[in-house]
Parts: sequence; C-alpha cells; structure tokens
Amino acid sequence: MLRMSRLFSRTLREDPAEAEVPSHRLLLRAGYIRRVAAGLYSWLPFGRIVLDNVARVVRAELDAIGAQEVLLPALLPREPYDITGRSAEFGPLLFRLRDRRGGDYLLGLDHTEIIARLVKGECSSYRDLPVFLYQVQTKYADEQRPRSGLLWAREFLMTDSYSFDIDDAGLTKSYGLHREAYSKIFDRLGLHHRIVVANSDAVGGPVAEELLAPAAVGEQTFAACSLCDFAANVEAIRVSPPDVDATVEHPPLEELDTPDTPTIDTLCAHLSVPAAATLKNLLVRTASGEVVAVGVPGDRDVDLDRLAAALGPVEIFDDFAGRPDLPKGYIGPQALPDDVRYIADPRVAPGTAWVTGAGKPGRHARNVVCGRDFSVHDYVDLATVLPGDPCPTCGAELTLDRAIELATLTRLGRRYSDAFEVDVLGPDGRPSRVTMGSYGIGISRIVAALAEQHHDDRGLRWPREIAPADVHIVATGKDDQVPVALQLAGELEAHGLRVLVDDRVGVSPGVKFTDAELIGVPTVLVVGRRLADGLIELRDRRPGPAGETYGAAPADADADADGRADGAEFSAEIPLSDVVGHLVFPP
RNA sequence: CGGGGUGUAGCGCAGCUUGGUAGCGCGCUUCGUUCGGGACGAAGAGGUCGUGGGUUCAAAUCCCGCCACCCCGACCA
Repeated sequence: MLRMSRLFSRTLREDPAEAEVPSHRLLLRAGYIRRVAAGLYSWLPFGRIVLDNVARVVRAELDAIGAQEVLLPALLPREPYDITGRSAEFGPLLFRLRDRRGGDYLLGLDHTEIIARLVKGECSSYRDLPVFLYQVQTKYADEQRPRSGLLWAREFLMTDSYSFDIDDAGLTKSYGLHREAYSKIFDRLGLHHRIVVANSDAVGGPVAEELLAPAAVGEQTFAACSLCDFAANVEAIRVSPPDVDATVEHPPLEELDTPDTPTIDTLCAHLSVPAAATLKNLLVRTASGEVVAVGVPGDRDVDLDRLAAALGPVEIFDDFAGRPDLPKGYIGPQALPDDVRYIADPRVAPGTAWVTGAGKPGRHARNVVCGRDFSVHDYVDLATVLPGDPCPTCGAELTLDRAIELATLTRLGRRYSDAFEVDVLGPDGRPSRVTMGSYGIGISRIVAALAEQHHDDRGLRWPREIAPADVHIVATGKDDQVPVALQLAGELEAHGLRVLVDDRVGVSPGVKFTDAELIGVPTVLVVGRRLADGLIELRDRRPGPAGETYGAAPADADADADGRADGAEFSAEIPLSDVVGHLVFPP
C-alpha cells in the first residue's frame, strides 16, 4: 500500500521551466522523475514502479517465447568492439573511459559483442540451439544533444534480446517469434504503434524493422501508404528510376549569367523555374579524404544517414577556399574536376535535363542532360522522401508522420559470429557458424511514449497494467474518512489490487483531486462527504476497451487515436459495502 | 558542433537599464480556524544571487573568462 502521507514524492503546482514536451513536463510535475544532469534522471517511487511494470510485461512476453534472462555488465572492455570495428562506427557516441592501469573501457550502448562471446563459450552443439538470451540493462549514449526528457537521454533502460540459430531458416523463425512478442507487448501496454520497414542503424548494423509509436514529438519520420499497408522509415524508401523517353532531343547545353544565386531558392527566383527542375549538388568528404559530389533534385534534401550507409561516415565539404575549382553554390556535375566522383539519386536518370551550376562563380547552365553532358558513377537512394511521393508497393500517395522509435528488430546474420568465430558442431560433426538476430526495446522510452499518448490537459492517464497502482483512494473530510479509506485499501490489497491511498490530513479536497488527476492512476475512489450515507464515489480516469474499465463505465467511451478521451470520464456513487466486489469481480 | 536563451530560497519568477541593507507567489514549520475542486489568519525558517577574476569606498547589478542548463538547427551547397 502506498500512502501519500508517507510518500517520497511531491507534485509541482507549476510547470518546470526545463520541460517542453508533454511527457517530460508531466512526469516531472507528477513526481515520477527528477533531473540529475542533462539526459540523466532519477526515478522516484511512482516512476520506478511504472518502469518496473513496463519491464515486467516485456519479460513476460520474452519468457513466453522461451527467451532466458541474463545480465551482462554495463561497463565493458573496448577490445571486442575494436575487433568488430564498432568502436570506430559508434565514434563519439560511446562513453569511453580508462581504468587506473590505462585499460580501455566503455559504457555499454549495445551488447552484441559480449553476448556473442558468451555464447561462444557456452554452446558447442547444434542441439544447444536455437537459444534466445535477453537482459534488462542500463545503456549509455553520449548524445550530442540530450533532449525531451526521457525520450532522448544519455542513460536509458533497455531490453535487448539476441537469438542464435544454426541456419537462416532458424533465424527467420526466431525473428518472427520476437516480432510477435514485441507486438504483443505494445498491445498489452496500450501503445498505438506501427511496424515499419527500416534501413540501417548505427547500433547493430542492418535493421529489418522498427516498432514506432506515432507522436508529434517523435524524432523519426516514417512514410505510410494512403492505400495499402506499406509503412517504412523514410530512410528505407527505395526509389525506382523514372521512365525517361530517351528519344527526346534536348536543346544544347546553355550557360547563363546568374549572379548572386548560390542557393536553390535564389536560383529559382532568378530564372523562374521550379525547384524540381534544378539539380542540387552537395560536396562531401569521405573518411579517406576523397571529395564526392552528390546530386538530388532541387526540391529535395540529401539524407546524410543514407549517404553514410553507402559511403561510410562523411562530413560536409567546406574547404572552398582550398579548392577554387569547386565554386560554392555553382557546382555542376558536367563541370567537376577529375578527382571528384559524382553520385546521384535515381531520380537523376539518364535522359533527364536539369538546371544546375556551371562550375564557375555566378554562372549556371540549363539543358544539362544526364548521360549526354555528365555521367553518374553510382546511383544511391539519398534524397529525402516528400509527402505525395508514390508508394513503392502500389504507387498510391505516401503520407509522412513523426514517431518515437521504441524497438528494432535486426537480422544480424554472421557478422558477429564471424568476428568471434562462434561455431557449434552440426549434426554431421562439422563446425557450423551460428547466425544471430538482435531485438531491442526501450523500456524508459516506452514510459515516455505512454505518457505522450495517454495524457490530457490535467495530467497522466496510465493504462491499468502500467499505472503506479490499480486504485487511488482519495480520503477527504474531517470525519472518519481516513481510517475508512485505509481499511478499504487493506481489503482491496488483500484481493491482489495495488492501492495508493491519499491519507494526508489537513490537505484540502481540491489539492487531492488535482493530484490524483496529475498522477494518473486510472481508477479513483473518493471516500468523502457521502460516507455518512455509506456511499463512496468511483471515478474512472481512463474509460476504454474491455479490461481497462472497472464497473459500469460505458464500453464505447474508447480513447481516440491520440489516446485522449477528454470529457469521457466516468463517475458513479456506489455503496461502500459493494466496493470490493465491484472492483475485484467487475460485472 | 553552430545559433538563440537562461542561471537569484525546494518550485515558478521580479530586481540588473540608472551599483548603495536580496524581494514576490507557491511550497515548508508552529498555532488556531476551515474541510468536495489548488482554503484563511497570525508568527517563522530558508539564499556565499552558477563560478573565477577585474573595476569601485561599495557589485545580483558594470567588464572579461569559464561552467551548467534549456530551445532551435544539424545539411541545402
């Protein structure tokens, strides 16, 4: 039993100045978390319970598919990550440290290397496989800019599960089991989510799919088809080259004086052409120092993540002073120095004609035809996706939405088992390289996503399974409301309900009601002035589908797509003597 | 990492332009009243004004450096 009179937590009357997004603001105000430093939070009792509840659901569903829980260290030696090359891939994102003898360590962001080595030592026969291992672990990332409270923190709680199989068919099955388990977790948690096709991710290599929670504050953008069920991270959209009529004769290339037009906007205004008719050329430098020009239609931006997936890490070229043959703002693929490779989006197809830079300051060129005036060394999908682009599956229009990335499902294959030579003996007595999958789900981030999806202007509204308690009893009045409330709390608890009771004396009813709404336990019992008549009030803060609502709340008062059901709260007076039966055995 | 902003009591803020005893609201403590939608009265506690240096008889206030935090951007050539 949680007693508000004794609880180490306080609610804030005013919004904390540091918080902007709703989840951050409400979790601070309602006393769930407190900030320690940028991107680092302490979990107060309510928050810790909610975090545990999410982890409990995740554990239950992973246990159900036969996964076994382990716990690896959070502090890790760097060596395994040097072997796989990921120490360099992660770069500054990793917290790195040294021990007193000068040994290199890091704070774990991903444990694939460690788990692969563990399995190498423990499994020696194909009979030991498949095996699923998971942990609930604190992870660390030295983010450039931690923000939005728990959504983008430097320390966060995550469950990472790994599958080990003898062959690809086994991996496919293991992947499917995890996919189902994670879907079930989100259903149980009452999270609106989409499973989308993903492309790649610095953490873990090729990601096959992501589970996203649509939310305005999301850091991810995903595209969904308005017609079919296609959905993908924008990074994963594949573009087919447009049909070009190769027989069309384009006028010859023509150079124009275009002073003071270094940007697409200024160029379009000067020449009165649409941005989509221009060719935008960006210069980047690869890790090896090579300068590469990349071209996309002028109405689109270059997606550096996708470019990095093709070229490795790149940085924007800015040494224009050192390269007078590369005039900033007037680059054109037909006028590139020999040492600069040209990579383009598939939309820059052979036979297409463009307005682009002339390779000289203050001059552009028109009727620059791909294949005639310049050639493309490599085609890479690197232009950003725009709303209305055709769906790769059915051709209908795509819509773009923001979402919070909550889980990733990855077919790792043999990258890590190769690196550490993780073999088991097969049925034929010969060593066989195992194949791996990795499945991450963000526990603390789910808490934030739930808060984003389930709140209103008065406070949080947790799904029952996640809430810090099943029932919040508010005792208000100067008669024997408090002892009655405590006795009722004891009875409910004896029947297995988790109870929070506001037994504070000398606190006015308004304060208790407001706090209850802020804290967001779905069911509130008010032991108040009607106690004299043997009645208490039952309020349901979150009417919803079956299982969400106790008692006689209207079943159709479901939350809308945003998880909000303003004005749909339910309230009824019931006899005190009926309360236990009402809540423990709902009609 | 670039741009903008903010650091004054647990929380939210004023004071800084024009240097001169550090303030307000909420919260907290004690007593009394009140008790269904953030109650009232009385009396209190609580701050090296982020930090280091400088100017000055005197610095929260002016000058320089540093640190922390928040927001926006990350790249439109």
